[in-house]
Amino acid sequence: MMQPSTTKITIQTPNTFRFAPNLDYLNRDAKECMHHIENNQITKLIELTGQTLLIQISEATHNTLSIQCLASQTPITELTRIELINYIHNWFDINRDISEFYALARTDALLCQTTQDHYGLRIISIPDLFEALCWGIIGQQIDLSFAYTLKRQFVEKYGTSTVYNNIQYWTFPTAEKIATLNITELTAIQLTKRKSEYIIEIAQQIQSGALSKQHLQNLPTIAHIEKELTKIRGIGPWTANYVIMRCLKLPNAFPIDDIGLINAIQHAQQLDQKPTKTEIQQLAKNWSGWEAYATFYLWRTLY
DNA sequence: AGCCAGGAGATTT
DNA sequence: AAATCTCATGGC
Repeated sequence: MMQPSTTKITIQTPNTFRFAPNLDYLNRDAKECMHHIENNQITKLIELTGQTLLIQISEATHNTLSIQCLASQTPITELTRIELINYIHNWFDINRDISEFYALARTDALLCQTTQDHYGLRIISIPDLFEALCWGIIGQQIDLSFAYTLKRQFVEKYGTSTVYNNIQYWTFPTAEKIATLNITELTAIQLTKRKSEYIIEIAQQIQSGALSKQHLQNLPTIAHIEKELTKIRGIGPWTANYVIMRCLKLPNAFPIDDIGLINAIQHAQQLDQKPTKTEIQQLAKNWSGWEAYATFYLWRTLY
């Protein structure tokens, strides 16, 4: 019997990167359907250069990640190999020098502890713009648990999957597919009428080329990107900044209205009431340029 | 049962 | 034009 062909790739990580806290982050919710974690290995189905790849990521040595392609029918091309390395670097934000963030966190009352507790954590990105936007919209106004349920229903109805060793792996539904749906098809999986409208409209804009990651990335400042995104129905300041943080990866994105951020600050400072926006802006002065990282690390205090 | 959550759209200032 | 209401919806 033929062995499935595999390709193994090794990636070096900097000293300010650790595999464990990133693994913990990805493992934070059992209902997550976009990857699978078992035995300290992350397995995920991704699309790259037209190929569907099932990749498995583990820590080889202290500063080395090992990436394996499972179950590929044919050996991956050199181009795909390069794209895969890029994908991993981008996904885990490996190339970013976060020493400046750690330096400011050392003297920051809110960040000091969590940056120690989760030392080596990076903002894990959502590379696909459509996925990031959908996840933002799905997550509006509801608790995380229900948001994961909705995402799973959406993915399992409209995504594609591959089964490997009796585990089913999913890719996120494409804009192309969702652009053709009726609202009733999405309200059927418990999305609200409004959210269904937003998601279909966004899928259509992505499919037509009116909205793309490339276009947003070419805009000169975060303010321009935010303005462009909030023109779109369903995207307000919170969603725009969430997407700028998770997909476009600007470290100064700041979803300041985020209830998780508000709760994390309230809890850390033992406040009787939730901090106001002005109070959060005051605290965030010390995070200048690193608001997204500060937010991401503060979210980790909630678990 | 009533509160909560981002955003749109309307209304008021 | 900016601040303030109201609406829709499901989970807890």
